Amino acid sequence: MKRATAQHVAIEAGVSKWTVIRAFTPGSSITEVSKAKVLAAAEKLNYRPNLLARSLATNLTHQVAVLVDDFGNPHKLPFLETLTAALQAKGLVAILVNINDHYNHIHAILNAEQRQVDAIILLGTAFRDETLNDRKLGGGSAPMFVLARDSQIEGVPAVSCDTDVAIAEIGKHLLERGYHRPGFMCGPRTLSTALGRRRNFKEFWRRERDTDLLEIAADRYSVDAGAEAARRYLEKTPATDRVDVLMCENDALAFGALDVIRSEFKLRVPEDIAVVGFDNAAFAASPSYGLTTYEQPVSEMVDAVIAMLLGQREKITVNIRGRLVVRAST
Amino acid sequence: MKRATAQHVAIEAGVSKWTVIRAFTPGSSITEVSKAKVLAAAEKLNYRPNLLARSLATNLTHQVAVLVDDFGNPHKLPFLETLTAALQAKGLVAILVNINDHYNHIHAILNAEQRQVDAIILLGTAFRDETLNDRKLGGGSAPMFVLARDSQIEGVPAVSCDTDVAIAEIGKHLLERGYHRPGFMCGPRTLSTALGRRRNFKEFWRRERDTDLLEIAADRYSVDAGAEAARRYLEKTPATDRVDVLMCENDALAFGALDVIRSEFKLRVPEDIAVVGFDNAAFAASPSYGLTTYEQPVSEMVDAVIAMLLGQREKITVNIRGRLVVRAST
DNA sequence: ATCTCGTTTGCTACCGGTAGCAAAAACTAT
DNA sequence: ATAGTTTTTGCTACCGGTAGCAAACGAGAT
Repeated sequence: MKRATAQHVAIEAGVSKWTVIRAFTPGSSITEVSKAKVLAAAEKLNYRPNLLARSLATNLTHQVAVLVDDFGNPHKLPFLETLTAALQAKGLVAILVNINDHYNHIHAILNAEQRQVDAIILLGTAFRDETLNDRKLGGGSAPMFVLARDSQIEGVPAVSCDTDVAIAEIGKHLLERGYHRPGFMCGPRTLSTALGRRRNFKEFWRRERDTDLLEIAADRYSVDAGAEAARRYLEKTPATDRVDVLMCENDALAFGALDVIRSEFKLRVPEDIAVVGFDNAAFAASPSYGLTTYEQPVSEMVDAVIAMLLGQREKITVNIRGRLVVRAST
Repeated sequence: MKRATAQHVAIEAGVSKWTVIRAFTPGSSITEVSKAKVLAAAEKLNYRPNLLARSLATNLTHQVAVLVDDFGNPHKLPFLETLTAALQAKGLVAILVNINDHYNHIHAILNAEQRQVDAIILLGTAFRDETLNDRKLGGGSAPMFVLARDSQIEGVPAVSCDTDVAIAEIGKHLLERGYHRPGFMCGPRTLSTALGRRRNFKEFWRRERDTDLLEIAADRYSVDAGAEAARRYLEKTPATDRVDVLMCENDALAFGALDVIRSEFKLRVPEDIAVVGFDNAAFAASPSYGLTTYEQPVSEMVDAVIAMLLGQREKITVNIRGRLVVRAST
């Protein structure tokens, strides 16, 4: 059975199709009588306005593309949950785009724009800033936002956790606990993502203790990559030379590191090596991990991007303060 | 700068807009010369066809709504990853819909249909079958599919892991290990979702050992709910009366149960209580959990739904065989 | 040079809505 | 009852493509 259109309902109700449309357009001028007639006819024919046609005419799809390249990070799931819920509350809907080897950022952005999305959100994706300056993207029409990651890109505001404050809090906590040989596990070195947290942490130790920061790079931002990097480090470094606290750029890396430290090398956490993460992913609270970490203010961050893309807030980069969560790993 | 349309390119290239369209329609009749002219003009104006307009005319959006109500289950993430990647490989895109207290299935389905999606996939959502028989959904136009869950719904094929085989394999393994006081932790009792695995497991013990199955119901399918349910059970049951193996309907529940069993009640796994999950979520492999579980054939399942929705495969319920993964928890 | 035949191009009508103007209807005031 | 005002309804044009027919074109045969 073919779907009913406004025209069909119009005939059924004995009015013009524009009157039908008005019955479905809040705040438009229509008598109660006509509206009731139309609604009855619509109900009977199971009519619902075609949002595609509406979008074509209004130039608004109420669709937002959400680009994710980092499904290995379990914290993406609560982020997606919060984001989709908040979008839906505003009548928007998320197109989830998986950035991977077969489908890169350029591809994704161009396709999203062809679909006329109202905005594009880069959800913590590990692209290089240069990527977005690609000529092919010239005249891109959909406003872009970077969520949960820094961005130096001209005209692309970022909403993320305030790294300065976060690192200061974490550092203070670690000093109080008496750690003095710090290490930092970051993601792929080539990415500017890493910069903020790593640079801050490095400067913190230089300033406070005139200490150098040992840096360990993981291949990706995932549990496996974190395990792999930790393994490489522990294998090649004799016990006496090791760091006494390892800060990981995110919880995913920290989980992997913890697994290897405890299970493969039989080291005690935090006595032999303390570990700190970043995100406060669900499993960080599990007694199996008990990870000290820094909670990203997910809801506030999501609300901020959405306010921006709705034009209810100035489109500029903001950093929102998170919260240190101390657990057994330090 | 307003986005260029076929008309603009036509003027630039000195042809009609239909010739422009043909240059972008593979297999249509156009000379190399015209095509080159059009492509050059298009390049210059940064033209890309408007997929919205195309969808309106062709009645195909290449969009699939994916409904998820279960973000508390970490295994949803790899599922989403696989699903989005597979859809994108076929030129489709996923609209991720978050089903929650403010946005129920009916809502989601109606909205998806208004957006003219090509299909709706219910990704392991815990709806009641009756929901989908709601009159409001009468004449629904988008084909629906249930993924990673059973479905008894008329006309809605399900693609899931073969429960019969899975439970038989798990049961056999548990018998070999000598367990004889089985328990089963399921999700909300009111949902038929639970039925398959629970019923099978129950029948298995009845048949093989003439043993009754102890059943524990969790409120939701999440780590927290699993922890909560395990806590309630262990608190009220003296050590001597407890089950010696607890099968959980999915890994999320099992993680919660493991945390409580080990950390709160200081019991040994598997010596005091063995635990089995279902899904083979990423953390099941972590040495912190070491969970024996049953791996769902995610890729095969995803491929099967996609083949169905593309019409390349008969639209009937299929069960695909998974794989038992034995780890330290049994 | 003329006639085919097949290819290429342009055209009308349409997908299902929206915007905003103009005509019609209903209401108010005199 | 009539004129003036406001509300409601219908209309044309349009959003940017697609479908499929008809005209124009070009090459080969006569």
